[in-house]
Amino acid sequence: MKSMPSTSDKILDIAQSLIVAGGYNGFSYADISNAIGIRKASIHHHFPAKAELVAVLVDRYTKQAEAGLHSLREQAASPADQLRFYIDYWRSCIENASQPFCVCAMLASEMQMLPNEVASRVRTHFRNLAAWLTSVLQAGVEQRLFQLDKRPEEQAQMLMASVHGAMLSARALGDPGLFIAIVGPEIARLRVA
Amino acid sequence: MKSMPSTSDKILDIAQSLIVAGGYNGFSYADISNAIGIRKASIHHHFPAKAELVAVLVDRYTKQAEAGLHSLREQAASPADQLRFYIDYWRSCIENASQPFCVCAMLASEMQMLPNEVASRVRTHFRNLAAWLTSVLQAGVEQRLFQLDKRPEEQAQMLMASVHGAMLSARALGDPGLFIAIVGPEIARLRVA
DNA sequence: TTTTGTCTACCTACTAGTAGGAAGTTTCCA
DNA sequence: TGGAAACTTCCTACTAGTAGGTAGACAAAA
Repeated sequence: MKSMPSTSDKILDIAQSLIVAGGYNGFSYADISNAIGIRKASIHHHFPAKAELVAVLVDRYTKQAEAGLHSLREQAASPADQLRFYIDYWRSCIENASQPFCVCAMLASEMQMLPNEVASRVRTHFRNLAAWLTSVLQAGVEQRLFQLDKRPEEQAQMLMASVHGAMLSARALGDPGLFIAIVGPEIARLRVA
Repeated sequence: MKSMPSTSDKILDIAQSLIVAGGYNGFSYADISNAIGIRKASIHHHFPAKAELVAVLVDRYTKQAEAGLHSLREQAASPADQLRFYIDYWRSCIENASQPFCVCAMLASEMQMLPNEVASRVRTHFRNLAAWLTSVLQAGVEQRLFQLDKRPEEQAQMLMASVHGAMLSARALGDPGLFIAIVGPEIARLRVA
């Protein structure tokens, strides 16, 4: 019953993994062409320009993330579990190397030279993630599960930075376990003693 | 009395600011050529290959950072001040946009497709920085200025991640003030109440 | 006189992107 | 229901421009 992914989805999938590896300037239509066995011109049929391809890709990523985070809020029992599942998602992505970095974090580092249509979408993802973390922390405070030093918005920014910084350190030092070694204590500290 | 910087220093300076803006694949010899008014071939005279240029650049950066951090340890009164000066250095770099990102953090994000000679040097910088932070935290604990939840090495990794993640968020959201808003509370928390 | 730094001129490989056409599929209507 | 028009997807073949890099000439300095 599982339907074959469409060509444009395959293009986006490959492009995404190439961006995660090397950023916006780190991949070309030729790379995608080789990876999925289709001509460059055919990729241009689906996505006329590179900036457009990446803009669509980031839109898709943002929507998937929004959906995932939203369903986490519905399913996970407590705010503490929601946070745990969130970081556990990244822990496994990094440890099995399936997606060892966030696409938007990657693109954010190149912000200064990204086409506008891409840059604005990356900002949107950052705002969405910060908002989600804020709401989880807020709920945790209300349920007396968390005790925060700062306002939930600030604490959410601190947590988001920790997650992205931990991804970077894990990558820089080639040590996947470093991610959870950094983020784990950071969320543990939020809990009421 | 100030001596004019040599051509190769000018090349490295421009290359560094270009890498900070767009990473390893985000600049070319032609960009440097335009920026300092010298032909591409002349740049190849100083740095035969791009990988070599960037390797030298990272070596220089690492040495400058080592020297700066070392003199901070000598000059600053207490470990708390050392930490404060360190993050204040980055705060001003980001706020006046002179160097809104760490070269090695930038390159670390592209780790997977960096030439080996560059990747190994980026790892070295990360190890050096982690070691410096560890020693500062350690000294702070011994002087009863800091009270850490975790071992100094782990706390240092957490702090380094926070710094890099804060740079990324500041850049992604186009808000230079976000850097200190994230890192400030993080170091404040280390102090003994 | 050798070394250093710069130049012009060039190379090959690759970049994003285009033109035009060959199949197959869908739509629409007499 | 048949068939023409329209659309989709892919192709080959191409463009202009840029990538990193090289060869060799020239001038000034050591």
